Amino acid sequence: MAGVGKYNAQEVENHWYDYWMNHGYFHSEIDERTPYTIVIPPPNVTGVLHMGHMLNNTLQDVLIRRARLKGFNACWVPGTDHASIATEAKVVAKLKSEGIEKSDLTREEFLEHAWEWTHKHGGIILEQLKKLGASCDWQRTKFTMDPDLSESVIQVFVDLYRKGLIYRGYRMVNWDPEAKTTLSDEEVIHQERQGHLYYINYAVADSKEKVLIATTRPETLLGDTAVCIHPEDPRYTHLKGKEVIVPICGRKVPIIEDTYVAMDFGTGCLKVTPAHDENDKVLGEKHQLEVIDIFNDDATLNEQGLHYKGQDRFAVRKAIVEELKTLGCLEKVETHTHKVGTSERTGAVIEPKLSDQWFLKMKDLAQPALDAVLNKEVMLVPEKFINTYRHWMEGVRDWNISRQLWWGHQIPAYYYGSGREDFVVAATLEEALELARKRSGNAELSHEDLTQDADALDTWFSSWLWPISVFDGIRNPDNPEINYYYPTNDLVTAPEILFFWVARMIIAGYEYRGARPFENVYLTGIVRDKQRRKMSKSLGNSPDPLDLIDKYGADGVRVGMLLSSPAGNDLMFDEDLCQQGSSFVNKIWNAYRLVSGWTISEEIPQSDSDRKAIEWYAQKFQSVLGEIEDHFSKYRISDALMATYKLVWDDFCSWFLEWVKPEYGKAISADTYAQVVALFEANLKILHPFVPFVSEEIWQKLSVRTKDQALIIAQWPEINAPDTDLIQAFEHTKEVVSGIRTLRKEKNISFKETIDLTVNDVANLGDYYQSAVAKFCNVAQVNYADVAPEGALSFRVRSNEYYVPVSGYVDVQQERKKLLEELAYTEGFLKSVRGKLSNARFVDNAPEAVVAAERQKETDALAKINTINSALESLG
RNA sequence: GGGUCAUUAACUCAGUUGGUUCAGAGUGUUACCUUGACAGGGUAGAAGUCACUGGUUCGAAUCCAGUAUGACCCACCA
Repeated sequence: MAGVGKYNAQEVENHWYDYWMNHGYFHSEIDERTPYTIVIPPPNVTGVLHMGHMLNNTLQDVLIRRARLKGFNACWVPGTDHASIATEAKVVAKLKSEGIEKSDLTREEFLEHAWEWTHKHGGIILEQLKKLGASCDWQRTKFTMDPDLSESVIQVFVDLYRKGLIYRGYRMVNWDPEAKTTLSDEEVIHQERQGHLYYINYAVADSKEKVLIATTRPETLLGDTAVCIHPEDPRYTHLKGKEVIVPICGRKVPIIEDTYVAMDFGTGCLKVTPAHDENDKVLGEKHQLEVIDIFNDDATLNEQGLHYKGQDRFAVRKAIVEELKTLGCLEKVETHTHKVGTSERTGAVIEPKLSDQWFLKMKDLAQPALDAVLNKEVMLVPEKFINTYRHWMEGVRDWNISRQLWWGHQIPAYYYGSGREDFVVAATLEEALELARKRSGNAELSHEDLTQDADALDTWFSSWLWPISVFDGIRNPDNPEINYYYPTNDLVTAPEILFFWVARMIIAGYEYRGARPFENVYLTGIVRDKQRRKMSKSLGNSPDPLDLIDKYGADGVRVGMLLSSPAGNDLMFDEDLCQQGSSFVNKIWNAYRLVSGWTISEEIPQSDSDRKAIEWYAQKFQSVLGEIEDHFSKYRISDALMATYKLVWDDFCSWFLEWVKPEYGKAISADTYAQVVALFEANLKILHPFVPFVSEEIWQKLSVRTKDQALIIAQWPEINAPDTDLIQAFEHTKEVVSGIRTLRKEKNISFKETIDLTVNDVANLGDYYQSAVAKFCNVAQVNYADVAPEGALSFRVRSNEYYVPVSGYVDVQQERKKLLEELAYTEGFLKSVRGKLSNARFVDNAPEAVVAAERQKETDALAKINTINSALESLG
């Protein structure tokens, strides 16, 4: 056997990826075919591939390759996201390590560093995706800060502003003191923390009385501007209208009354700090309280912090508690668990802060996007996410879209005066100037008089346009590409960004295209380790995907990822799965090695046995193909893979190839060979989405192909209804084979010893699969007999009795025992069936088919009892 | 505090509208086989009180109620 050696994944994978790239198979242009489009969830431009990406992109590649084979014009648009806050944080850290502070730089200087960083690290992740086999249309690679995409973002901002949906407001926002920027509500993670509830006495002005207040944040008392009680709280009636003295700063503040206060929590008396708490702010507005901000942007205290000025909030908390103790104001301290908001990006504890920010009104925009999901115009897979989605959309709040960052799209608002409203919003400076002149009535205004808003837009304000902007559908809403590729078909992403991204894309889709951005959203789970911990860099429990690919091959890793990834459920990743994947690849490869080693002869006519094997496998293939289609239609990708896996491993390799395999040293009929190869090729087609490399390799080795005949662009097998009778008949044969194998094993009859087989009913085994029995079990002859031959081993398949007359192996006692056991079981079964059938309520209520099935069982059981009795008799 | 989902073999999961001999798969495991594709192989086997308790039904892993455990999402009680 010449030539074909062990499989070398690395070599094969590099070779075929280059080949696919060089021949442009991944590239899509508009043509007469129906498009099938996926836009990649753009990873952070400077990110590196992690297991989540791996899962995500493997799924997308499976879908896109399958679509390509099914004759769609498959287009998978890759790209990256500028990831405003994440990237800026990395650049700031990098500069810091070089001794440069961001505050020392101008915006332009900083952006230069950021671009340099982006060019250096950007796109690494896309190169990594290529190792995985991702068949993205790389010519279409986009970046959210490409000039055209940036223009689209600005255009949308201006448009929404003019529609009155974007506004500037002085609001309580989530402040990340580490990144020194605001965050949207979605970027705040609430974590349960063990804290304390401090009970502090405030002195009542002009009296000896004290009032006890409970708080988790004693340091904010420096910003207190009132104390609030419930108007109907009998404990505090005498305090109405009085004032109290805030400890340490000695500020005299009013006691106000509001039903907002819960009488049953703490002491029923609340300190009000309008600058540092959302609810207090509401109270402050209602009661016209003074607002005293005590923090700097980095959450150290400002001059309002008195002698604590310049110190960090948490240090101050400790110090203030000590001071209160010294002053005798601290009554007691209780432990208290409560939820603390932290930054999704930096982990810093969020500080509620009042400031001027830009907001997008969401309520009206969200309505069509909510309807679309509820009426399944956009399908969420799995459907359980529909509820989550609805809940969020119904309660959606205005979106804070401004960030105090430099890396990103700068807000196109221009200030021309000192008033709060002295600004205009425009896509270009020229346009802004014109508008500013008009608004101010000052025709003398020049460029120098305009100052652009310093803030950048939230990253998601650009990615929510992604499915549209990658086809330039914002700037040129009528261009052929957007009309052809949009709406896209499937989106594959993580549920974590359902609100951040998916919901907002749907909103943008209806607002800017009047149509859904995609038909289906496949939400993957989180990749976890064996201990169910989320895989993360910080835990160090995440294998490097590229190491895995080195070790198991990309095909092996793809199979490993897909073997256990039901939509929306977490994936318990175990490296053994990749091992299983690579074993599968090896199995496919060895099937090829076998076939390639055969000597082909034109002289040999096709045997009856070969013909039957081919007939059977063709039908079996059809039957499994149908299952695979069904699984894909329900996005059950693991199941589709497992069906393919079993078809190839068990049916194709273990049954079919063993069946047609010529005896050692003999040649195979040329006709048979050609048909075996054709069936092998059909297998390769359905394998290709899962294991693109090994399938292409074998495909190209089975015969010489031109570039138009590559597997990647082959035609998916035609789907026909299988002949189920034929498949059933062979299932019966398999059981007979299995029965004989068991007998051989029990009686220790060597496979080399030829045996005969006697059947009591021709109908089921028939002569059709005699050849299979002969081939698999070394059976020389099959005979038919109505009654059991004397002194034979026996077994039963369904209602048939099979006998193997082998002298010297039959232990009469043991045979009898076995038969009696089987008889007892069958009689017991018959009894239970008859029990059901004699139950009038069952016969009356159960569907006809079910009753008929029971009657059939009864008949079968009776027949079986007869054959067993006959066998017992023959034993004597 | 509100909500969603899960709980089936040692592990990871199927089990479609309740109905084939009171549950299947892959992996793992056990025994045996294996110098002609593959030990990353083959054959055969063992392994489950379908979380628990009730209920509906002729019949429940499947439907209903409750309990327990776990996961996730949302939420401004100091």
